[in-house]
Amino acid sequence: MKLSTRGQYGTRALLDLALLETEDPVPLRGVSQRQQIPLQYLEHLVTPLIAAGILRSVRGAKGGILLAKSPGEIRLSEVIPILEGPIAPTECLDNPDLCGRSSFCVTRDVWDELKKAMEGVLESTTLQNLVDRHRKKEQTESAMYYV
Amino acid sequence: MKLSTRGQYGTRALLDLALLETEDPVPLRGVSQRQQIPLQYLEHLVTPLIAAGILRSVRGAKGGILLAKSPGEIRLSEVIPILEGPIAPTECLDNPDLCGRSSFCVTRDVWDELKKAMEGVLESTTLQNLVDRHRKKEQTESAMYYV
DNA sequence: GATATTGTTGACTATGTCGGTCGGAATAGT
DNA sequence: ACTATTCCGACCGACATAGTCAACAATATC
Repeated sequence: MKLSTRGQYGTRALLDLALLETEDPVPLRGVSQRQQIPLQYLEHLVTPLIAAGILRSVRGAKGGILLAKSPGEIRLSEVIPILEGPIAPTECLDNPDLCGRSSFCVTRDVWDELKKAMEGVLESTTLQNLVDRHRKKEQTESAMYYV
Repeated sequence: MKLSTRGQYGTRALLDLALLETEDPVPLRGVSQRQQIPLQYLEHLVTPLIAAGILRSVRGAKGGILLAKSPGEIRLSEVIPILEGPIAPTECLDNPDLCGRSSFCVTRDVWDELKKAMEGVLESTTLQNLVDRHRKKEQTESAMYYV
C-alpha cells in the first residue's frame, strides 16, 4: 500500500507553488531545488498536471509553471489520481467483472471501505489546507526561540 | 496505492477457514480450490501467517492448516502487515530519518492521516465480522428466490 | 538576430517487485 | 511401503518504479 514518489513529489511541487504566492511563472529548476526533486523527473510529473488543468505553463526565458486555480480549489483527491492512477486498493472495485467473486466477496467490501477512508482524507485536504498548516508550523517553530 | 494479491489471497484464505468452522486441519488444496488461489503460491502465503501465530499447521497425510485463534480475535490490522509489510504509504512515517524534511513536512502529515484512516478500517475488522457479513449475504441471496 | 533560458517530448536504462512455478525434502497416516 | 500433505529454497518472466539522456520548441533579452 505504498504511495510512489510521483504522488509525493507532485504534491510537494504544488505546495511549493502555493507557498510562493506569486502570479509569475515559477521555473521548474527552483521547485526542483527547494523540494529536492530531480529536475528531469519533475518535468515528467508536471506534464500530466498541466494536461489536467491543475497547472499552467509558460515556455521560454522567464517562463515556468503556475497553479491554474486557487490553492483552496485544488484537492488532493483530484491530484493524486492524476499522478498515481486510481486510488482503489484493488482493481475489482472499479471493475467488478475482473473477478467472478465480486458479487458475493466480503473481503472486497473491506477493500472498498479502505478506499472510501482514503478518499475521505484526500477529499478533505486542499492545497490551501497544506499552506495553512505550513504557516502554523513556521510560527510555532519561531516561537521556540523565545522559550 | 494497490493491495497486492498477497493481502487479498491471504485474507480470503483465512476467511475460508473461518467459514468452515471446523476443528480439523484443512488441507491447502481445498482452500486453494475454493478461493481460486494457486496452491504453490498459497503455500508461500501461509508460511508467514504460521510464523506469526495466526495459523497452526499439521504436516503429513490428514494434515492441513487451522486458525490458531478464534475468528473474533483475528484483526485485519494484524494480518495485512504480515503479508504486505508496513501499511504506511511512505517510508518516512515509520522511519523519519530517511528524509531530512520529515520534521517540517506537511505533506508527510497527510500521508500519516491516510495511514491512520486505513488502520482504522483494518483494526475494526475481525475475521468474525467477515463471517457475519458473509452469512448475511447468503441469507439475503436465498431470500431473492422468494421474490 | 543571436543567445540564453525555459518547458516538451520520447527513448532509454537500471533496479526491484509481483506473481507465480519447479523440484525436492520432511513428516505423518494407512 | 505408499500416499498425502506441509515446508522450503531456487528460479523465472513480466511489469513498474525512478530516474537519465538527448534533442527540440518557444520566448525574453541583449
